[in-house]
Amino acid sequence: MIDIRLVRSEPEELRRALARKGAGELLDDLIEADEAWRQLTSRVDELRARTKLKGKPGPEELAALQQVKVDLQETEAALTEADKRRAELLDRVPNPPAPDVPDGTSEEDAVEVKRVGEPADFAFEVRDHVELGGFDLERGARLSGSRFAYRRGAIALVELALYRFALAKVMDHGFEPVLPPVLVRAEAMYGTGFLPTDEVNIYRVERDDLYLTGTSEVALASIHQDEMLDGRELPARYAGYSTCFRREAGAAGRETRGAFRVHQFDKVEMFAFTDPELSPEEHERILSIEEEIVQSLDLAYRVVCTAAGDLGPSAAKKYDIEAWFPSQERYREITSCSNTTDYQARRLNVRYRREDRSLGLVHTLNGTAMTARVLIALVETRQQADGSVDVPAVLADYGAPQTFKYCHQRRTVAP
RNA sequence: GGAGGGAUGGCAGAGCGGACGAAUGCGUCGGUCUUGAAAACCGUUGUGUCCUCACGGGCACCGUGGGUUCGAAUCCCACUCCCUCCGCCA
Repeated sequence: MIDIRLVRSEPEELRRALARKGAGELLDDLIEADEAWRQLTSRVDELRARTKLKGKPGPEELAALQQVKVDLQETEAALTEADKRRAELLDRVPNPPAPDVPDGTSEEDAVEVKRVGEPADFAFEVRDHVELGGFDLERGARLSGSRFAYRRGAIALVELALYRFALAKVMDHGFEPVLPPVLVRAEAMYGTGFLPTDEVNIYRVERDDLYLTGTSEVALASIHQDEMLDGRELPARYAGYSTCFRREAGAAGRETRGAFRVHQFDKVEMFAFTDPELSPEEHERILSIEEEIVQSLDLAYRVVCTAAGDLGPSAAKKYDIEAWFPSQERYREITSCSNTTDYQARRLNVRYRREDRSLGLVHTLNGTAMTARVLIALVETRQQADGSVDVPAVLADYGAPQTFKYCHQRRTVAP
């Protein structure tokens, strides 16, 4: 949610920023709805003030009060309507982009910030992760439909090692490990900005009116809902490991091969609550932790800053790390980190007490420490001529084999 | 799944339908005392929203949503969550 006071005090400036996200008209509607709401509010307040009295009323007074009651009912009904319209708009207006975010509306408009490492040069024909083995997609599809994958054997161990490795890394940087619920109430989805805008991409369990989270960001942001944090204890940093569920509604037919885009994957997510002044600094810090992790796995990557119009509703600014995928011969997103400023904090009502006892909204930030996509980049990057894969030594401590090769045994016999 | 009990300020915990935004304790912050601190004592201390340049004022908020009433923390209904017991299951 944006700051309604800013809407009233700086409408032109805010409109320019929101127009970059394509939400200029939405703001105009909000301004109008807010004005109507304010007028009705003061009328209701005035009527209510008249009903206040000390002790019992006399008979004449009572008659007057009964009339006030009728007027109040009418005005309150109008206010309820006005409030509903205003709240709906307030729910939909996105967080304005930060000034240093590039213009544009699509992935192609992102600005490259830096490029690290050289894409591997293979002297043999490159296999993709499906050909290298361990991803059982046919059986995944038979079980659950397309975009579901079993990971089997060595791959399962490497993947788990990646999560455990990333968790250890972020713990070194002060993040508390958290295993969060993945089934949450609508409130948490609204609070984090996934509802109402992103509704089509969310799995819903209708019978119990719960939603499956597409990232542990939802549960981590909500960890301090309605709380007042001690300013001296900020930043509060959490690292969630969870399975993530996404309907991928807009992506029908796209990238159907392999496990690159699936409905269910696992992720280690960093999440921070900070003093508002320090969130840009924390954002850079989270990015640098992501880079540290990617670098320690020897992946070639680049960092891009997402264009304003391509940002989600909550994000004011977002960096993605894109790793080189040898089979696709291009850089693809493997991590993403956003500064959501006070947008989620206002919706979730997460505040902090300053030294001078005053209260303020915190800023929240999130970033990917590890996902299954890293596993794909890793196996493709470290494949050998014979189809085996050389696993980075840093993962050995976390249970990964040093090397592995799949022989495509299907454990079935001819009919 | 069944039977009870509960939800009030940062926390704990009182609260006859009107004087209750709400006792009290702890905590907070300020002060006295002290070389300094602790203890003690005195004082202070909710949040949101609207109007106002400001001083200040109005309104709302006692789990959530409805209802009764001129008037609800208080009475009624529904829901959510927590606790205890019983049953069932991992």
